[in-house]
Amino acid sequence: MLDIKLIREQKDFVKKEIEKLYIDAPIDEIYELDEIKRNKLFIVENLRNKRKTLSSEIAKEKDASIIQSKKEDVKTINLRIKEEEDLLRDIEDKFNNLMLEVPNLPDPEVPLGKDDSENIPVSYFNEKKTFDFQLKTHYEIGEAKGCLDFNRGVKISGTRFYILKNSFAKLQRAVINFMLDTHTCEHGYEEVYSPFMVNKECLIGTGQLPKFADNLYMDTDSDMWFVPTAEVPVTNMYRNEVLNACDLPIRHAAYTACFRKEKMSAGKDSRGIKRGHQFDKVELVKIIKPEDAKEELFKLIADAQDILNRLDLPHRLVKICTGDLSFSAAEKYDIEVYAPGINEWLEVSSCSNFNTFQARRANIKFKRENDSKPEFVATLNGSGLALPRVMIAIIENYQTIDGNVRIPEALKSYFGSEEII
RNA sequence: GGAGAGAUGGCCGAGCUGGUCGAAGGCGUUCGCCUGCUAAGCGAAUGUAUGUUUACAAAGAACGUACCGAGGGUUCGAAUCCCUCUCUCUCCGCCA
Repeated sequence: MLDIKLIREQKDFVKKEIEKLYIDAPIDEIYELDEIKRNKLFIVENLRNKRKTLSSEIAKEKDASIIQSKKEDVKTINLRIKEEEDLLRDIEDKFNNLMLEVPNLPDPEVPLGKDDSENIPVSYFNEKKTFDFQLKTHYEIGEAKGCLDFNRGVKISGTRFYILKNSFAKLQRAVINFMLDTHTCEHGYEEVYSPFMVNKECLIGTGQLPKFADNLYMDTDSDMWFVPTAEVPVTNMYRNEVLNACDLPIRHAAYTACFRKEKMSAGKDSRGIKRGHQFDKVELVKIIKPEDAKEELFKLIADAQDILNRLDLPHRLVKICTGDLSFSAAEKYDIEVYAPGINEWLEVSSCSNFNTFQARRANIKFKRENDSKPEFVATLNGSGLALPRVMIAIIENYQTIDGNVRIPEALKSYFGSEEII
């Protein structure tokens, strides 16, 4: 959520920034409602003040007839208060709902661009491997080895579900542990295992709701929503809290399954395990002082990249342009790993700086000193990393001429004795 | 799932026979005094959000409003009474 004061005082600036995102946001409407709301609030507050004054006069008054007439006065005032309060509430509801639909403003360093075609690959890491044989895709290898079962996945759950079996299931488990250990033991993150289901407030807090409800699985009867990313439960751990400056930065690494409806055209991206309705992910989340956002973002990106370096996988860092920024992000970098079998760069991590946008929504604050005023924190997050695509990259980059997969050096202590699957 | 108890400020804890209660008292914290240093002692300050005015570079200041788990209701007036919901604790049942 943006600071209403920013809209109030620099409306044109805000509008100009939002134009860069190629998104419509009702800034003018909010600006007007804000003024109407303040006027109405002023009226209501004055009426309440009158009531309060009269009521305390009644308490002190001895004369029964004066008491009676003052009671009548308050009754009359109460009718007006009720009326005005109802109006105020409508205005406030509308105002709040509109505020929740305004995206974050882009950081000045974010390149201008209208969509993902204008994202900028900024650097490449680890050479693409060369192969002297016909490459297979991960799903060809997986099905041939009995490690991937798409048909039964669809049978039990529907399209875009699959089953990992045998060595692939074990490989995924090894990769999860490898990632968590690396982030906790080497990069200084604290591990968190959170619920996979959260209430609506959390999704509003991190910005998935109200705009993106159609990508979420939920049981609205009990207000339980499947998490689309661990960002949601982990950031919201601190919802409605005031943290001490000495507790910051908070750095968490969390493994969860993630659930997304991904309502896109059938067929697109549907081969293989690249885009399912359920996938595993290790997520990195930071709660920090606003002025540390830049520095911490680059450390977070480096921490995520370190996983790919240790696995010796070719990857690149892509700077996301304004038009492709996600709703809550002020700036964002994607990490894409190269998968030679399907010949694609796959997004395995999206590292974002939200500044105080999520903190405003989730009401997460901190105090610099014991007696200083609470301020909003900044939040960051990025995958570290998304499992299916790392799996694809490992399987396709480490494939051998005879259709097997070598185990990367870094995973050997996690995978057990076999060197080849 | 059944029965009961409870939810008050950073924490503990009064108030709950409705009226200066934003809330006693204690602890903690901050500042000052005291002291060879520390402790103790003494004095003072100490919630959040928001509006109006003032100031406007900023901090601030004055006044107001809301907030005693959440949402309704009764009343001239609610932390206090009534209803609904949520959560916590204890006991019983069930269960990985």
